Amino acid sequence: MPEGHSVHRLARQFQDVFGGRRLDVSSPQGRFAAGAQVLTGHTMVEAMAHGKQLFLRFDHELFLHVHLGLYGAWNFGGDSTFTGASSIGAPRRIGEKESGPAADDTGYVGPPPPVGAVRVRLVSDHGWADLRGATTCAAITSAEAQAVLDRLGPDPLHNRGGDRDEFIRRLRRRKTAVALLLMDQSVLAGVGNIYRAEVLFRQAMDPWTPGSSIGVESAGQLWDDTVDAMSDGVRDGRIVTTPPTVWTGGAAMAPDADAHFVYKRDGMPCRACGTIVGMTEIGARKLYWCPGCQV
DNA sequence: GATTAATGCTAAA
DNA sequence: TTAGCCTTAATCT
Repeated sequence: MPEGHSVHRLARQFQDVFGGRRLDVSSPQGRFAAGAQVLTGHTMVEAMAHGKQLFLRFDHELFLHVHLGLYGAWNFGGDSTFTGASSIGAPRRIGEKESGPAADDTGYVGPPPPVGAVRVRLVSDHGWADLRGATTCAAITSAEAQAVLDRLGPDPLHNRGGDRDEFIRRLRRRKTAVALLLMDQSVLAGVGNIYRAEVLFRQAMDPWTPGSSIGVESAGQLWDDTVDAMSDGVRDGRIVTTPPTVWTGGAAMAPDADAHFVYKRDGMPCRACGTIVGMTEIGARKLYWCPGCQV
């Protein structure tokens, strides 16, 4: 469910509610029992994200490494101290999903009985977090965490010095179609199927353009627009790639139906040129694009 | 009530 | 190239 923006929001959420707190770690489902035992009782020092990877660093320098995959999600709950600590603007969404059972201000005595396959449960004095459906969930060393980071490209949501140039290098190094390169986490980390389609449209770029034939300037603009689009996603907790001018009825927030230019709009006329939006499978994922604008 | 598709990726075949 | 993870919402009978 999530692209990079959701994972960055999660990292902020974890930092806010669990930063500096001692956690009880368990695995109600059982598959993470060994990892839970290694982490439980320790203090979560820092939460961080790179692309779609989430790392929680504990005070003995072990990390909880989580990748949500296609349908993993975290649910949070707790007392008013806990939920009030979040700095993420409303509406709070976790893994693009409303955050579980609401906090019960008055009667909070602890987390509810786990529902379904809860791989990990984190519990502090004031709240809890449940993980289900994740692809990756492991307790790892800092060396192992570094190894995960080493195979990832630059993250547009960090956009550190040198990241832009590094992306340009990695993109132009290969002859693969740009539509595939944008989904390759070793080229850049955090973009998924929605941002891939939407940014290519916004840049009027043919999805089948080989990376090697993209100019330095175009590649740089592709990075800049990805930074913009994903930063909006972190702010909104939602992927909206269209400007207010295309939102029906002059709405203050984008109606879901108007949030994208091409994603899941196959068979409908392009918002810009009227050409019917196309869809095809590439790399086992659906690619949406406008044959009129993206040439 | 059953089936499918989904903002992803790994590992087995 | 395909199965698998094992959730959820939307779409189907």
